[in-house]
Amino acid sequence: SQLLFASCHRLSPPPLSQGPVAHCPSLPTSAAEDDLTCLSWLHQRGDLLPLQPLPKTIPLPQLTLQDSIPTPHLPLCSSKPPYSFSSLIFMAIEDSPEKRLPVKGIYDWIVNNFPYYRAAPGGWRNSVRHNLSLSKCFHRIRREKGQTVGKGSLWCVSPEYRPALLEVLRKTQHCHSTSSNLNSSPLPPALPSDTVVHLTADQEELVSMETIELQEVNEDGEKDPLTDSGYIEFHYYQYHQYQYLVLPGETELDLETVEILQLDAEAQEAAGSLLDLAGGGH
DNA sequence: GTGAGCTTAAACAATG
DNA sequence: TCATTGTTTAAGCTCA
Repeated sequence: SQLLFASCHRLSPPPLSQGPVAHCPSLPTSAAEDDLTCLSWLHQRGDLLPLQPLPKTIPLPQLTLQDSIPTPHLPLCSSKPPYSFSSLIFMAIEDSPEKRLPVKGIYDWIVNNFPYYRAAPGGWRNSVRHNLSLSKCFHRIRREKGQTVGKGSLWCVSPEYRPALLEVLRKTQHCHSTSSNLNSSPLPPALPSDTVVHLTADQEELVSMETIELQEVNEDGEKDPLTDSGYIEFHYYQYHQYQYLVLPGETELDLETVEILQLDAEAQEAAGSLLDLAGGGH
């Protein structure tokens, strides 16, 4: 099962451009992110897809709120992803620069992005190949004669089936997020409603979602760079990655409100990205 | 109950 | 020869 936690830090403000904080994909900064083929939204959905391959070691998170926050249980082994093999293959291919991958590349992408398959028996690879062969959604491109690296063909998505694959993905995500709100949620557990957080930075700044790769804590117990920030880290842990909701300002916010803001931001990003992907004129 | 879709397993051929 | 890739068949499961 996926074990999650939430925590809240009282910190001092950092330059947001500094440190390991990734840019927010909901605020496109490049043409690539406007591309309808971009599936970067998946990375924002920390409950669905991690941003980076998993580290081999699992550092303990820093918890500075002294009470009410239970010691987290780390997800040493994640549950099976909600996606069908067709969806996994689709995401893998779409996530590649040239929108085509060899079978090995698809394996690698799945293993890197879904830790479940890292430890799963090898039968899933057979299923991947089975899907590639059987599904009309994918077709094979024979490598050019001059290409000697690797064997086998490159696989790509059949354009006519792309909308259907997107729809399946959208439905999967919707079902996943809906069920997540009801049970075995990948989102943070409820925090004490009477907990009040004092924010210290500019109130006028927009609430934003930030994604940050899990930071190692060294032997001296040094904290990650954000620890010295003045921002609230409201984050949860999924697939070895934290999702942060950064809330500058001096307003007092109860954590229930913070949680709602976080959920809303996630929902908007996911919905907006999917509409973009589907060409819905979002 | 039924069919579609999916997963899993297995066998086998082709290929590097 | 061996591992990987690709194809095909079959059985079982879930769900509408």
